[in-house]
Amino acid sequence: MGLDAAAPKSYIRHMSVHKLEITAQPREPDMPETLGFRPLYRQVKAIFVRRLMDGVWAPGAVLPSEGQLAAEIGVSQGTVRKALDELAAENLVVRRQGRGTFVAEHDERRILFQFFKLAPDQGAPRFPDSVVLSVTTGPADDAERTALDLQEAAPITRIRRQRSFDGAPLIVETVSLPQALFPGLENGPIPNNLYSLYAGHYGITIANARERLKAVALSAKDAAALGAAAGEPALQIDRIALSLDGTPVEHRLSLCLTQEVHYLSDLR
Amino acid sequence: MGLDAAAPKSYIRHMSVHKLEITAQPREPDMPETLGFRPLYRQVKAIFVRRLMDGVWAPGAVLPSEGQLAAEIGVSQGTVRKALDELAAENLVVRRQGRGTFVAEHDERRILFQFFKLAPDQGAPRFPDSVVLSVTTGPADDAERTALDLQEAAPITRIRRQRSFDGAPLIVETVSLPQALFPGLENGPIPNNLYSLYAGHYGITIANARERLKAVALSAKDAAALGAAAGEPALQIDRIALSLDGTPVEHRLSLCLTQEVHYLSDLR
DNA sequence: TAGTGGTCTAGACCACCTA
DNA sequence: AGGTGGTCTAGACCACTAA
Repeated sequence: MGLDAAAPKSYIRHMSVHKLEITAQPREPDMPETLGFRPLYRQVKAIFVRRLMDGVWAPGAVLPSEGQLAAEIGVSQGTVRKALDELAAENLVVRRQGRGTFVAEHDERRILFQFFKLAPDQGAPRFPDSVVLSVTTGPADDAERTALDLQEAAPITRIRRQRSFDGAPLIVETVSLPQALFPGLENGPIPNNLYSLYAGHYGITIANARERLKAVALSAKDAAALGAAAGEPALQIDRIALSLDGTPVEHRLSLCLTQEVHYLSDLR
Repeated sequence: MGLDAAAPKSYIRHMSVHKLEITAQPREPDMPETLGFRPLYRQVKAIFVRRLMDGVWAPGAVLPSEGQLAAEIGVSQGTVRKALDELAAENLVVRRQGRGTFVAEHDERRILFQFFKLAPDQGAPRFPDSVVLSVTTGPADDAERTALDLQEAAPITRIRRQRSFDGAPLIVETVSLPQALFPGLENGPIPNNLYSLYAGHYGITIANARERLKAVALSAKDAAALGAAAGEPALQIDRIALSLDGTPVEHRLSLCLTQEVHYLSDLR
C-alpha cells in the first residue's frame, strides 16, 4: 500500500511524518501531470476497503474512531471522514452518531433494503421462505461463463430453490457460484440468507449487484416448481452480484410470479 | 424563508450579520431540544431548491459561484458546498470543475441515465421513437387518483403513445397528467421528450420517480398497438414521477415487449 | 461525563477550464 | 491569467449514546 505522489507539495511536510510510503510514480513527460491524480481520501478509502476484504474489519465490528484512524494513517480527520462517508454511501459501512462506525452486515434488514426488490402489493416488504430443490455441480454453461467472467468449463455449484410468501410460491431461481470461490458449499446446509453465508463462511462480501429484467412465459418445468400453468407470464430477473473488488461472484436467474407482488425500482 | 434557530450559539454572532432572518421557533418544554434540529447546509439547500422551483435558476443556467453564494447567504463556502453536493447527488444540479455549477436539464442524456431503464440486449442504450396514438381528457380513475394523490374526479389529460426502436414496436404507454398542473397540454403538439416539455413550458421539474414492475399478459388492445399476440408476456411498468417538492405530477403505465430488450436495475 | 460522529468555519493550495 | 470547483487541513462546537 502507500499513498500516491499526487498529493500536493504543501502536504508533503505533513505526510513525511506518517507511516505510509510515498510511492513516487514517475510520469511520462507527454502525459498530463494530472491524469494519475487520485485524491488522498480515495487512497485512504482504498486502504479501508482492503481491510474489509482481508477481514481485518469483520462484519458487525466497530471501526476505530475517526481520530484514531486519522492519527494512524497520518491524514486529517476530515480526510478520513470523507473516505468513510463514501463507504457509508455504498452501504459497506454504517455510521451511528454517538456510537461509532460499523462494518455493514448482510442481515435481513439490509438485504430487504438493498437486494430484495420484490414487495407485496399490499403490506410491508418482507423476506420470503426458501425451499432448496437441488444442489448440483458441473462445468459453467455459456450464460454463467459470460456472467461470471470465467474460463471455459470452470466448475460451478448450482443451487435451485423455490421461495414463497406464506406458502404461496413466488420465485423459482437458480444460483450459480464458482466452486473456486465457494469450495465445499455443495456439501453443507444451504441457509435462506445466502449473502450472510458468503460473508461468514467464505469471507466474500457482496457489495452490489446488477439486475436485468424481462417478462417471459413460464416453461413447463418452472411452472411446475411454482404451481402455475406453463406459458403464464413471469418476471425474469438475471442478477450478477459483485464482491468488494468488483469481481462477479454470483449469477442468479429468478422467475417470479407477480400477481400479488411487484418489483420496486427507485429512479433517483 | 429564514434559517432555523437551531443554529449553534457560536455561529449566531456570525449569522447576525447576514441577511436571513433567524426565525425563533419556540419548543415544547417536554420535547427534546434537538428534535427540530436541521443542519445549516440543509436550510441552505432548501433555499436553493426553492430557487429551482421558482425558476430563479432555470434549467441549463449557471449558478453563482460557491463563494458568491456563501457571501450572499452569509455562511461559509464549505456549507454552500455541502448543500450543492447533495443537490448534485440528486441530479438536480451538475458540477463541472473549472466551469461552474449548472441546473440539470432533462436532455436525452439525463433521461437515458436516470429515467429510461430499458436497454437493448445488444448495443448501447438509446432513446426510442414515439408515435402519439391519442390525447384525451376526462375525470381521474381510481388508479390515477391513488397515484397522483388527487381529489375525486379531478380532470386528467391522457397521452397514449407507442414507442419503438428502428420501427420495431417496443412500448405502448398511457401518461396521465393533472390538467390543473398542465393546462392546455392536450391542445399542443406532444414532443418525444415529455420531461423537457414539463420543465420548459410548465416550469415543472421531474426530480425523481418510483417504478413498480410486473409481468403481465397483453390485452388484445395493447397487443394490437404493439403488433404482438394477445396473451403474450409483457413487462408492465407503473411509474409515479415526483416534482421538486415531492408532489406526484405524472402517472405512467407502460407495457413493454422484452424479447430484445431488458430493464436495468442497479443495486447499490 | 467521556467518547463518537456531525456540523461549521477559515484558509491554503490543486486541478481544470476559458479566454 | 483568472476564475471555478475539488481537496486538505486545523480547530471549535453540537448532537447523540452509553456507562
